[in-house]
Amino acid sequence: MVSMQFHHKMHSHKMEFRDYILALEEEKKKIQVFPRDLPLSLELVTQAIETCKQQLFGTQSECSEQTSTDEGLVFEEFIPIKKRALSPDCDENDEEDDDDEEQHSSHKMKSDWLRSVQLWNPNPSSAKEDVPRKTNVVEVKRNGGAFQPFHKEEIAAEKDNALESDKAPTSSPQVPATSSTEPVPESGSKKDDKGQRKQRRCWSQELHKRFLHALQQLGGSNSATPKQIRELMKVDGLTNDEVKSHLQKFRLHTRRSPIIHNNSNSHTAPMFLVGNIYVQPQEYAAVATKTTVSGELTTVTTPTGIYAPVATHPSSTTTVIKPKSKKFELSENSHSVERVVAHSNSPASSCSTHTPTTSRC
DNA sequence: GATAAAATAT
DNA sequence: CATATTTTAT
Repeated sequence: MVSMQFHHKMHSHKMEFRDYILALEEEKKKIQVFPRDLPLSLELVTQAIETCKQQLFGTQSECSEQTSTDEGLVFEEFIPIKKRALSPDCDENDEEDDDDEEQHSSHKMKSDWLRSVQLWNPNPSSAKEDVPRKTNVVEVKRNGGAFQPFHKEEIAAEKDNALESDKAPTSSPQVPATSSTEPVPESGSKKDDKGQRKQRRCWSQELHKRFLHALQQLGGSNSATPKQIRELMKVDGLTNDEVKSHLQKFRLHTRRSPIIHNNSNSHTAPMFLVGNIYVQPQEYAAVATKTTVSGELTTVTTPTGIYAPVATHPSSTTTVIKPKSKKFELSENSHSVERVVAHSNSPASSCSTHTPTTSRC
């Protein structure tokens, strides 16, 4: 359906489309300067352009267009990794599920009790696990608005094109859960829940995608700040802290895995194996000059903006500073009892319905 | 039981 | 805002 509309729209605004394409190409040029930092954007724009062109000129196989840079695959350095095995699961919120064949076994069980709680996850379809429903193509995204026109079109384009091709067809409803609003789940229930630990926010792919997008617009994860990111994401209900936390994780994660886009082919720059990670010569040099001191990890930033964690050499493992063993000092401190508060497993009652906090991500 | 992810605390 | 720590879910 959407595609139809989309199509229709196109015809009626051919001119605008041309302009759009031009604009996109401009964008692409800019983005291409930082392929490493904006892989996703690049991908997005490229796809959009392609789609637009197809729309404009009918199905023309113009693969020619692709001005280079494909290596875009790298994006999402961190989502994809988690393979299905673990099954991230957090779909609800925007109920990703899209992930193609995801679902499977993972769901089922959880869905049961989960379903009831699911205030968010309006999408009934997901509920039924009939896998068959691929329906991946073009899902109507009922986002609560807050979307920019261009954006929408881009995404639409993506879907149409089935961009990802192979691996993650990521289709599906993106709905960033705008409405969701996890805090204070029910109006009905007592609001006095006070203090309740916040319901975990699940960073669905869509959400993360937005996050990345924002990041890109802000010039990388190191320069972006939570607030800015949040604003750019335009996802309502999303808090600064959440973004902050996610950003933190993201940074951590990215520095740890500098993307191994080893095209099998030993590029031009062979990597060194330092400690237990690979680093490029330049980076290594940088490290050397930096003369690390701590006995732990030293991160160096490379010219490209990528971080590489470097473990100080074992050889000179000088101070073996014990990591934080602060956990328990000697029992000297009698007052350290702290919040040992019994876990209150008290529930002798057979019903094991733990986690009163219906959460789950 | 280990670990990743999110929440919360500095 | 950045990091560190703690809690929670897998």
